[in-house]
Amino acid sequence: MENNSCIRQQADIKQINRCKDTVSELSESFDHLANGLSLVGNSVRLKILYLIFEEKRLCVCDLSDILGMNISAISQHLRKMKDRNLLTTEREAQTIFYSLTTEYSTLLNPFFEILDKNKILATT
Amino acid sequence: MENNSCIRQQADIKQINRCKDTVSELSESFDHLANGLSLVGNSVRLKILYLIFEEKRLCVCDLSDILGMNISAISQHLRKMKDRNLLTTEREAQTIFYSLTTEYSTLLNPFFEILDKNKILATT
DNA sequence: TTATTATTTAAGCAAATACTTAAATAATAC
DNA sequence: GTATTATTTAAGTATTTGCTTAAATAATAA
Repeated sequence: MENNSCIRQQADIKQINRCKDTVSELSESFDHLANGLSLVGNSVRLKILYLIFEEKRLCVCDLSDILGMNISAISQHLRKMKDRNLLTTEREAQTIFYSLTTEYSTLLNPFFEILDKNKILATT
Repeated sequence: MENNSCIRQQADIKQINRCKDTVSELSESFDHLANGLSLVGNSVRLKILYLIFEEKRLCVCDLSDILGMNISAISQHLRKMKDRNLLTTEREAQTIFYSLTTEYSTLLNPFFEILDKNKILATT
């Protein structure tokens, strides 16, 4: 697994060890955060999140129509994001509406703002 | 490609069309942003970014040692992030140091802060 | 109860991603 | 010049991810 040459001659051993400690301390945090960000780092899911952010709530069917994609495909994306607590659902008869959880709404806001700015640029 | 049933009876056509417009207007923005976020949404790369953020600059060799991973694997991660302008390099003799670009340093700061907080919790 | 509408889930396949190995490039030391 | 150190790149493999199809669940309407 580990091989190759290196460990450079003038490596700062203190620094290396400090970094190793950080990595082992935060190991789970890194995994958890990366997993959350990987959900947002997909253009279909990013679109879904932004649309829900703008429209407050949407159902699978709406999103399927808007994005021109299979309902099943959208449903599977929504599931992943619900599992990771980016989205919540509320049922209204047969329709299930998805909306952003407040926590992720705040966290993702800087990115939505970037998109908002681009939107202004695109329309003018 | 598109099939299935749906388009719910009481769908808000205006809303659907407004959303379709947004998606087509921002299509490239979505792709670009999602691509950037997908880079951060990988635990190895997130670790690399956070370590470089903390230590200001690191070389492949250091990172390989810290993360217990193949130099080649790290190098390929660094390349991707350099290509997408998350990282810059400066050469010092045979060693190439990677550091964060200011733009992404700002953008990623909220996430680094989350990790910082967890670090305090982990050590106390 | 059966039919319809809205949605989810499971299985399979295809494309993308991450890591390994080995070879290539590049700067310094001898 | 050759040898060494630091790094990148290319090719192959294996795992993961996203989408398709088909079947399952769940609420409402007839």
